[in-house]
Amino acid sequence: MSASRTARERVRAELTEEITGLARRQLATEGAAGLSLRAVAREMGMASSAIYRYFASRDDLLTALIIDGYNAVGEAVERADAALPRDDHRGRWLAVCRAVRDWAVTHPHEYALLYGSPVPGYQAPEDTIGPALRDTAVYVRIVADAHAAGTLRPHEPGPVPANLEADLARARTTIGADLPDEVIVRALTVWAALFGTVSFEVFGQFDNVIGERAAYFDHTMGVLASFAGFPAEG
Amino acid sequence: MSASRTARERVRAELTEEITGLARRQLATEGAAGLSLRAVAREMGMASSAIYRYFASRDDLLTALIIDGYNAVGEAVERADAALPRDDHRGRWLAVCRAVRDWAVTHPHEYALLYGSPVPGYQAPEDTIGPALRDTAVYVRIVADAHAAGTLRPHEPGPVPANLEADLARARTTIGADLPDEVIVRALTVWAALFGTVSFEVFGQFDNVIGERAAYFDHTMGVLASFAGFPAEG
DNA sequence: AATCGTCAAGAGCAGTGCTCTCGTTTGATG
DNA sequence: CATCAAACGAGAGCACTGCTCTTGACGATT
Repeated sequence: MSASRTARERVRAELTEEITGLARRQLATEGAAGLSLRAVAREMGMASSAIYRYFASRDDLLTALIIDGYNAVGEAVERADAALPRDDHRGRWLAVCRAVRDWAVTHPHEYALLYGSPVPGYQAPEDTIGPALRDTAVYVRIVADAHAAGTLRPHEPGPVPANLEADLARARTTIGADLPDEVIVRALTVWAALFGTVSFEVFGQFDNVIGERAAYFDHTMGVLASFAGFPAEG
Repeated sequence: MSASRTARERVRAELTEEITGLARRQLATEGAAGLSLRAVAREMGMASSAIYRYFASRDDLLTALIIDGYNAVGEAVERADAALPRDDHRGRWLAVCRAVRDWAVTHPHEYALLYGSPVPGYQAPEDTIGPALRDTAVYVRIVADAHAAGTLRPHEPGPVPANLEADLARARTTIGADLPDEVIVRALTVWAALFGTVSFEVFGQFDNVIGERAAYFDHTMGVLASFAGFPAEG
């Protein structure tokens, strides 16, 4: 019975995948605003109304693409992290940064969908917050490993404002590592700097400013890694 | 004749301004994708086709809004910078950062239009690059002032990759200040970090992560200012 | 006063997301 | 095996979009 039931559900899964595939192709070429349900249906030889059997709305289709995107960047980050010895914390961090940039440069529209302006009128459902944290888990693991190994260069313990303590305490519990305030703050700062740099490149702010994009990125990430506390010359 | 001619051009200028005003209001509430020429025309009591006498296309209207936005953030930054004594470099820098964030938080959709995902199919014309550099000039001036005054804490002169020299040389000529490589690189890094932090807040990446947004921002900018070389305790 | 350029309005085209209905197919149940 | 409900695809249609083209009126210039 599961076989026969699977027969229907299998073609459904296949069609669903074909829709997201075509949608992703269209997203890559036209951008999020150019994603048209009718165009996808046309390419599939279906009536436009039939698409709604698989995705209740255009936003639902966008959500699927967003989840796929988060998983793609998360997987790229995980792979880059796993390729290096566990105690090479600085190397892992730099590799992870490069993985984010590489993915963003090769998938600019998908990157924009994830980290650019939120699509107006679109409210990210809860299904996305899981995959959205996949890459984050890698970052915190690297910092936590370095801190546990004692290789993280200490920062001047500049006092953190008292009203940030609640946020930092919650962060400590969610990441499950007892990192000092300054380490968390610096990690957050470098995290934002990483995506700020990538966004500037992908969104065109570096046009006519920086030509050697890869070299600049690597160099900046090195400077930021030292700032985060990863000692140079790993 | 110039009076009568002006009569015509004056009402034209007034109508143009009314269009951009309504468009900006619509942009603020609905976002860039929700900006509808027909809706603007409806609110003005005009036929939709009449709008095209004033803006050749929707993209043209968007361009006008983008230029206005760059000028708005540029003006906010200039005002924040001018409010402090010229030799308080760190204070000026922090004030400028706060001005950017304040403007972004109060005008999230306009910020998204400027610094978020580029509108698909929209190619920014050359008219925008002038206003787009208005805030940048302020950042550069602050760093240059601090460097000239000798108050910029020196960084370890970590060697900059050779293939970045061309970019740095061009940057030196465009800003018209002979700053060392490391200073330029750190300034660029902090620049990207500033907008990365603001984008993370405006675009929702800090949701469920940071509650005390203003306190976190100020603290991070302080850390980054020290990183850039502005000595603490100004 | 006649003219000629500027302007607003209307109709219309091609496209969009989405809904509803109407047959058909499919798969589990009596 | 026959039946019946759920799932499905197609089509028409609604309200909306950006944009074009034509028509007619108004106003400044010769």
